[in-house]
Amino acid sequence: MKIATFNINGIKARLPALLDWLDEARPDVAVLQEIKSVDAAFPRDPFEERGYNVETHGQKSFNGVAILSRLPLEDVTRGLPGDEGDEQARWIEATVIGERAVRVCGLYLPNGNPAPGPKFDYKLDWMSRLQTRARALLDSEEPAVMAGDYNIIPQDEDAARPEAWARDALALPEARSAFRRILNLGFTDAFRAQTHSGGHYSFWDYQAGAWNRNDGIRIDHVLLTPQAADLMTDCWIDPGLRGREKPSDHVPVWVELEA
DNA sequence: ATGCCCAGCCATGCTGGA
Repeated sequence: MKIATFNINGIKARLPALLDWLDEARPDVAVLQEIKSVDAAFPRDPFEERGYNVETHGQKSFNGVAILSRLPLEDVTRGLPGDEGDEQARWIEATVIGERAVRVCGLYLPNGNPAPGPKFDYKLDWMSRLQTRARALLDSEEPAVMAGDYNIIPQDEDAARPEAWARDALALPEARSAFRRILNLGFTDAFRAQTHSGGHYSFWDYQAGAWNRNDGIRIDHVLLTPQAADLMTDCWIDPGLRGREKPSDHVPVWVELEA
């Protein structure tokens, strides 16, 4: 089972590039972030024509997540538990039925800038709720994957210019430690388990020629429960998409499971 | 110190992103 997470930065703007990528790369499961569309306006047809089941959790203009899967999906849920008043569409889950059943969670973690401030408080609150859900996934003792745009630069080696991010919500100590608290429950950062060196990025700003200067950051992550980590055979980033026509500012991060 | 670029919107300048 090949799973990719991809922040597409708008389904309307990215549809041709996304379809080209799906046709070439053929993920079994793709979790998408920042669809920036309500569910009713999501263009399901081109995905269904390609054999993908489509589950979305969108909102107008901002945020929004989706799961595309060529394998059957069961028990789809939307929204991160823990705050009934949270209107922001940032979390979706489904069980993917492959050779093994894998619980796949797609997430778009709040950016949190400017920090300090209410947006950073919301980010930390959201991460606290994520930790609660992560603990429940561990308690299930089943293979589970939490994949998406975490908006966290875990360590300085995950940024080309760490000093430029030192006071940013993506790298502040409070944000990093909230991310580590989730890892410390017993999750594996799939990419870091596969590749120990720094200098691997999943996002390059549109501004100031960041891509051409390889001025990137690694903020899209795949976290695995121990049962999922046991099944992992590979994990990689596909940076090439960033150099194409009309790209997203993020690129896909992949994990392959024996499932 | 600030904007750069990009997407979306009952828009033609603003918010949000990271």
